[in-house]
Parts: sequence; C-alpha cells; structure tokens
Amino acid sequence: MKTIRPFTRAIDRLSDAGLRPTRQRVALARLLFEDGDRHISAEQLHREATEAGVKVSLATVYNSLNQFTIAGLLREVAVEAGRSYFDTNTTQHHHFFNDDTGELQDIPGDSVVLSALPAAPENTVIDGVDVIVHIRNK
Amino acid sequence: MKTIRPFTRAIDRLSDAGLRPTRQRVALARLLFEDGDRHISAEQLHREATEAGVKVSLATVYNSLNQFTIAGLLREVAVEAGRSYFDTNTTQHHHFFNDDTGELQDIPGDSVVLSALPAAPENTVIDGVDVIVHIRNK
DNA sequence: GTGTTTGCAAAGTGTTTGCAATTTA
DNA sequence: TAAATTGCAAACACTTTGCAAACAC
Repeated sequence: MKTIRPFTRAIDRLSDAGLRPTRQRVALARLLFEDGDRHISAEQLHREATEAGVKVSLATVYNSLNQFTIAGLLREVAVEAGRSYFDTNTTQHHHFFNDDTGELQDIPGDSVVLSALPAAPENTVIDGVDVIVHIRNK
Repeated sequence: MKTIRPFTRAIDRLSDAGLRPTRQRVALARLLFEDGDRHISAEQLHREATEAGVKVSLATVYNSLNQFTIAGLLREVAVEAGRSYFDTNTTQHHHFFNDDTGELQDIPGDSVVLSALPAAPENTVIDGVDVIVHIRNK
C-alpha cells in the first residue's frame, strides 16, 4: 500500500534523467507529468504544490524547472517578455497564446504546416522553430 | 519598377500617429526609423541615444517605445523571457533569433511559408502569427 | 496658460544566487 | 559521511510608475 505507481514513475523519470529524486522534485514531477500535456509557469506550479500540501520553496521550483528543462523533460516556451512557460510536451509542436488571458495551449495535430524553411545565416545552424499564434477573445 | 518608400520626417511620423513630437521622441524616432529595419531593445536604444549626444532617460525610452508600439509605429517581438525587442518593420514577417548572441534578425522574403493555419479556439480570433527560428553559432 | 511629457528615484515583476542547514546515496 | 539539494533572503535584470519640474502648443 505504500508503493503508489505514479510515484514510482516520477522517481524513475528523474533517475533516468540523472536527477536525484528528492522529495521536492518527485512532487513537482508528479504535478507536471501525471495529467498529460501541461503549460505552466513557476508561480503556477509553486501555487499548485502548496495547495497540494507539498512544502517547496519558489526558488526550488525555479531551479527544478530549469534542471528538468536541461535534462530534456520540459521545454521552455517564450511567449511574452517577462514570463516563462514550461511545456511538458517536448516534441516538435506549436502554440496558441491568448494575449487576453495569458493562456498557452497546444495547436492540435499538424494544423500548422511550415512548407518552407529558410537557410540558416552564415556560420549558424537551426536549433528549432517556434510558431506562436496569438489569439484574443472575441 | 521599384517602389520607393516616401520619405517621412520623424516629426511628421509622430504627428500622424498622434504623438507630440518632443525633443526626446523625435531623437528616438530618428534613431529607429532612419536606417531601415531595426531590432532593438530599450537598453540598446538608450545607449545609442546617449552615444549620439541625446539626453534622454531610460524611463522615457521605455515609455516612448511603448507609445510607438501602441501607435503602430513599432512591433514588439517576444523571443525570450525577460527581454523585449522592438521591430521597426511592422509588416507581417518572421525572425531568426540567435540564442548564443541574443541577436534578432528578419527572415528574408518568403523563405518561410505557413501553408496551413489552424482554426482559432472557440470564442477567439487570430491576432497574428510569430515564427521564431532559433539558431546558434556553428 | 494649460495640458503633456520628462527625469528621477522608488517600486514592481519575474528570476537567480550565496550560503548554512538539511537530505540523499 | 561526502556530496547534492533545499530554503531563505538578498541580489538581479528588466520594466513601470508617482510626482514635481520642464516643455509644447
């Protein structure tokens, strides 16, 4: 009864990524990865953790999000200056960003198609393509 | 035959946009608009102004950039959390962002083509599409 | 003159860091 | 026990704001 499956999965995910599965990191990983694709900021995650009764400092949330990102568990999405979002879906895909509400969401399937990609400038290589479709409430 | 963009003085540009052409705003508009397309942050513009002998405070640079943006003279481009870039080219186009150097540049011509656009979610309308091609040095 | 704009410094965000205490392996 | 991690507060980078003085019309 002590061995909860999802708990174990979070631990394995962290271990596999070379991150020590501490109490805080496991709790954050569960919040992040147990409910499918998520787009979340550090503040939001910290609030969720606190509401779930997990004692973790905001600094640790920031540090963990950055470590998870470096480890390839998360992807950082820049939508507007001053706020960072982290996306649990690390595969190549694109986003709607609601400028009214600040909400970020995936663009489903392949409903965005880039039919031509530019050549990278001299001495550079393409590292990734972000498409942000800005939307606002009707 | 080549389309020549009509030369508009900084003063007229500001007046037409409903902005009082003060000494500071005129100086900033000159720096921004007299040398073709530019991608610049508030700090950079402030430094340029200072180097050009224009006395203007950083707060006024920020305020002016925001006013210019609201007036449609500039377009703000979000590339990474924590830094705002302003683009003097307000037409629909896309960008390379060099993650190594922090440099932002236009993607030339039609070398990026979005061949499909998603439908906006319920009760929202599409406001614009940003394509950022992240590059890094070889 | 009257309303607008500026500059300064202070305040506000969001994020990172130094370091002692704690936890993990 | 040694090394890694945490929490706190302070530091940070960037941006906005309040208000008195300066300016544009």
